[in-house]
Amino acid sequence: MAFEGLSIGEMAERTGLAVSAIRYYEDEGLVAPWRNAAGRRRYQRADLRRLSFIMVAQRFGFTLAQIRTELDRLPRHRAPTKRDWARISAGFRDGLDARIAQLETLRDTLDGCIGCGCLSLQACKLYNPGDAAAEKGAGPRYLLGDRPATM
Amino acid sequence: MAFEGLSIGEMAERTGLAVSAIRYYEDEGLVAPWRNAAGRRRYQRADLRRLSFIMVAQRFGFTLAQIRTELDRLPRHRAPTKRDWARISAGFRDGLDARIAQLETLRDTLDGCIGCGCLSLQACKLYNPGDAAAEKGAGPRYLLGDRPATM
DNA sequence: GTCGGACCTCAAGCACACTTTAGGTCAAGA
DNA sequence: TCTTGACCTAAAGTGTGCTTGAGGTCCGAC
Repeated sequence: MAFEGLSIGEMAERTGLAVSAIRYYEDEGLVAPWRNAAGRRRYQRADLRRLSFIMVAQRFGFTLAQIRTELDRLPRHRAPTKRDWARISAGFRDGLDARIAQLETLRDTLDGCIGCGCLSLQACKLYNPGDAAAEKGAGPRYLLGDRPATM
Repeated sequence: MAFEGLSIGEMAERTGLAVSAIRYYEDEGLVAPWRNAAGRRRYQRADLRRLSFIMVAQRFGFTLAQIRTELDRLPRHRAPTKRDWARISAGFRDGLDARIAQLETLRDTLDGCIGCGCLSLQACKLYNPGDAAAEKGAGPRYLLGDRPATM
C-alpha cells in the first residue's frame, strides 16, 4: 500500500513549526508538497528533514533566500542521503566559521579601542569596517544575535 | 563667542549616516538636539560620538532599544568623558563575548552532527536549543551576521 | 443534517530600522 | 524677485519572516 504523505498538521507537530510558517516556506520555494484529491498538501517524509534544516539554518543566521540556495543543491529525483546532508552541513560550517572570525576581529578591534575610549571618527578602526555595511542599501539590517545575553 | 551647534547635515556628513537616519534616532530617543530660533536641529559635538556609538553598536548586533539603554547610562549634565565611553565599551565587550561563545557552541554541536548527517528531530541537539527561540513569539528574528561571507 | 476540526486562499498586520514622498518654511545668492 | 538648497513634519513604503483574520471547503462523528 502506498504512502499517502504527511499532512501539514503532522509536519507542524513533528517539527514544532507553525502551520502558517510551513505554508510560508512553500510560498518561498523551500518545500514543495503535492496535493491530494481534495487539494490538501501532502508531504514526503524527507520534507521533515528539509524543514528541520531550515530551522537549524535559521539559528545559524542564514536568511531564507540563502537556505533556499543550499536546499536547491539537494538531488531532485531521489531522496537525499546522509551524505547529501553532511555535505550541506559542512558548507554551513564554513559560513559559521567566517561569521565567528568576523566577530572576533570586531572584538579585538574593540579591545584596542577600550583603553583610549576613542570612538573618534577618523582614527578609529571601528568606523572603517572595510567590509562596508554601506553597500547594502535599504532594508532591514541583519543583526548578530538572537537575544544578546547580557547588554 | 558661543558654539552654535552642528546642523543635521553636518552631523550626517561627519558620521556618514543619512539625515533621515539621524532624525529617526531622535524619534527613538537616542539623541536629543535642541532647536535654534528657526526650529532647526542643533547638535552638540558630543552627539557625534553618540551617533558613532550607535553605528558601532549596530555592527556588534545590538538593537536600537538596547543601545538606548546603554546611552541612557551616560551622564546627563556633563559631557561624557573617555572613561564613560570606555565603561560602556567594556559592557559591550561582554555582550560580544557571550555572543561569540553562543556561536561557538552551536558550531561544536554542528560538528558533532556533520558526521552522522542526522538532523533528526528527536535526537539531534541542534533542535533542542535550550535557549529556546520559542519564547519569542511573533516579530522578526534577529540574525547572526550581516552578510555571510560564503554560503 | 449539522457540528467540529483540519484544511484551503488571499489579504492585511507586525516588528525593526530605516527611506521615500509630499508638502511646506526659511535664508542666501543671482 | 526668483530660485536654490537646506531644513522641517507627517505619513507611507521597504524587506524579512512570519502571524492573524476573514471567508470558504471537506470530512467524519453525533
